[in-house]
Amino acid sequence: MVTPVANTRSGRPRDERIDSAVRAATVDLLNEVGYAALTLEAVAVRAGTSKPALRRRWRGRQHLVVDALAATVGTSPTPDTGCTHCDLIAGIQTLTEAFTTKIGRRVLPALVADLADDPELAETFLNRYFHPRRATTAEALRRGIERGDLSPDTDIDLLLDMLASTTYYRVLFGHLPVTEGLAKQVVETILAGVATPHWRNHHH
Amino acid sequence: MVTPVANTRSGRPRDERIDSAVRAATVDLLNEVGYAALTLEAVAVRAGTSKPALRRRWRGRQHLVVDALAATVGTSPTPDTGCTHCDLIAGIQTLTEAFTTKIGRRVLPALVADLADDPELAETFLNRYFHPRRATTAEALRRGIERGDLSPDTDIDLLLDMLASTTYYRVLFGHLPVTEGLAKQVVETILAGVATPHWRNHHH
Amino acid sequence: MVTPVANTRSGRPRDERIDSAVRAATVDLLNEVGYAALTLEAVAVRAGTSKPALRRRWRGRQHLVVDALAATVGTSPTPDTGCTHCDLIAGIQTLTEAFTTKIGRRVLPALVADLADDPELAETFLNRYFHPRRATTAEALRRGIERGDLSPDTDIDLLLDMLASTTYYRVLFGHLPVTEGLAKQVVETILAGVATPHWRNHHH
Amino acid sequence: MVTPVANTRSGRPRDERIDSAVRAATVDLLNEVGYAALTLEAVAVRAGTSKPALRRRWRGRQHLVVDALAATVGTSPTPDTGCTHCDLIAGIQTLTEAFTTKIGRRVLPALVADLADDPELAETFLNRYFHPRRATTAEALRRGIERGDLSPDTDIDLLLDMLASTTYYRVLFGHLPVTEGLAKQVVETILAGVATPHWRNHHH
DNA sequence: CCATAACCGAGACGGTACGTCGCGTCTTGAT
DNA sequence: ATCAAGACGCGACGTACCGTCTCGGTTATGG
Repeated sequence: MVTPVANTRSGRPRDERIDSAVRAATVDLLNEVGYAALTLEAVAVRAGTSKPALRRRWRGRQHLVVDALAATVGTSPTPDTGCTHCDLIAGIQTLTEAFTTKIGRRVLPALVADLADDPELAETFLNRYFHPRRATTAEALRRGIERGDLSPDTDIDLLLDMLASTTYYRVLFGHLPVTEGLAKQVVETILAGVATPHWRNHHH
Repeated sequence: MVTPVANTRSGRPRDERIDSAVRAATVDLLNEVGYAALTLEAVAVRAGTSKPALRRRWRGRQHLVVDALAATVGTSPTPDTGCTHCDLIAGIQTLTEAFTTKIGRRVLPALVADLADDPELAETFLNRYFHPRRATTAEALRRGIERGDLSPDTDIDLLLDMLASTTYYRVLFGHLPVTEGLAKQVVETILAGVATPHWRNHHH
Repeated sequence: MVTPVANTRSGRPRDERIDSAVRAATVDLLNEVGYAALTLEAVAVRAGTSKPALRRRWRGRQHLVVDALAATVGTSPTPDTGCTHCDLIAGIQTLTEAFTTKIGRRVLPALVADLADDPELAETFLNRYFHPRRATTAEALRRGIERGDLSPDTDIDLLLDMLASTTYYRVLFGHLPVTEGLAKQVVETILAGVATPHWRNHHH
Repeated sequence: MVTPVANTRSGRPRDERIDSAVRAATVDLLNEVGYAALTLEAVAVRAGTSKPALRRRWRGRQHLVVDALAATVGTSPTPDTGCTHCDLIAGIQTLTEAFTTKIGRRVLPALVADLADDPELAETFLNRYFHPRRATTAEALRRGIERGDLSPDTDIDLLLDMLASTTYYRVLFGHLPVTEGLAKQVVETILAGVATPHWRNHHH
């Protein structure tokens, strides 16, 4: 759980309708005003409750947002079709789609930036979002190796990073758009490489 | 210039010693307390001036930080040694080094996250930081193409993103460290690709 | 109470040590810098608290000063010795003495001037300062009437004003000093009048 | 003159239309927003000029107000009809009338309060407003003495203060209205006194 | 008669203080 | 005994205003 205070046992039980109302209010407000302008006060008012009720459940704005998004947005696993590059493209494609929503484009970067200041939040975030998605793509890579499509000494972690990072990079800096074909381009470049036979002969 | 108001003509000229004192104070405080805890008030006090003096020069915290960093940190261009992959590795290496400082690791992610909320800030940032560095690496790629090391139909923009993004990705999520050899790994993966000859024959 | 918001019922109770610390700081600063230069910010710093804490308790500088002075300075009642003019002189004398302090001479005039801009403040001031003092002098006048010293159709309100106003007038305009004998002169003039028997015969 | 800088001799002469425009703007704004909310900036804008133009002519807000009022409001002298108490009543009456205007009721008290902080301003004010009016009433008192209406050992200064101060007192504290008959009441009280023959025999 | 020098009007600046927003905490009453 | 909620203490923000400095333009005087 994310609740800072352990719900020990006795006494008045927590009103769970508040939990869901707050999560809904948080997502609503994120869509309306963004992350930087999200105030706990506004969330409490929108959810029809009070600030301390929020604070008892979440340590702060970041934790609330992580929890609210996790309960709302889902993760799409990388498929297993027998075609290595198709699976990878499909897996990265879902990342691209996640960045078409306002929350993806504007909230996620800010949230991620906050991870650096709070290791506990970072751990929560990684376990809830990052690693699940990453694990399914890692499976696809391992299948590719077994299938003989990918080199057996492939550094899977490195590849996972290279596959996903470009999309994120473009969203963050905004210097180039995240096009529909980007996933395909990235996957094929990583698989095929860009060097000419001339270079390959000279250096490998 | 970053000054929000153009210094048209008449009136009292701006005291430029304040500009430099504030920039220095900003960098100092970024190193001490980080970006999230950076206060305009504290910067003003540290610089021996006042809040309105800052506000006249910079639109907000973000703009001040961009300007202060630009005036302090420099950009290391990608070298030109005649060896394509050596140059690329060296170019990416400087990015890795930039993330070894506290400012690189903790300030830059937060700053970049703020770009999404302010297009004007994003433009300033890109023109001051991003594009200059990127341009020198783009040159290295073009030389590689001319030299016959890289495929002539290489998508340069895509490659530039793929080269730099992995480092940034690891810094942001912190799931894996940014090692010294990362630049080399990334460059060689992109050049050589990870697919086996078996895959290449089947699909290309 | 002077507190703008009624302390209805629930919620965190107010820290009363802040109240007294602020009042003490206010009186100190009034003695040091006067009324015009009295800053809420400086009061907060001196009292070791913050501006919003002050603002929750008092609507503004004026209200704070009224409250701080009322809690510090006391009112000396007009005595009852059986001698009408002696009592009146003694009563007015305390007013003279109040104007020997720096707060009396420099703070009160400015404070009183502010009453015109804020009816609520004026009411508070009158109830706390003005009327209590005035009531005791009114008693002395009524005793003088009963005793047969003063004309039974005396306009008490008018006399109260005439007794006190001269001292105030001299303090305000500073054209003449407030001497020790002033109270006696005023009282005796009002009692005896300045007209000659010649005038009295002609007009009354 | 009120001009802080002596208009020595050569150079560009001062634009006197600005003087009168500023004075008019000052009076206008005093009527609109009062004294406390009067800002030099607003005056400058209203007068179609700039702040330094004002500052060159007047040392501050107070001096500007004193000058603007002096150039606008006039002083009505105490008449000389041969009737002592009639003249005195008429003289005080003009004071009453002065306090029926908004400027009289709201601006004058605040302005007078500022006199305590600036001796030079106080002198200017006394010479322009206070003493001229006072002198004409003093003449009336001297005529009353010569005429045999007033006691020859009358303290003229004391009487002048007692005559005028009550009106001012009521305006300042607002505890009682300044009625039309107030002047008459004050004058007759001072002339006749309020003591009974019983008291007079016992103590004088 | 013109050049010079002084002064004027105006804009922008540096800084103090204000009033406000939001966070995180504490205390009371109700469940 | 624990929860929900209101109020509080405080850090920081963004703004208004003051008093000052500098600039370009205008005007009287001296050569």
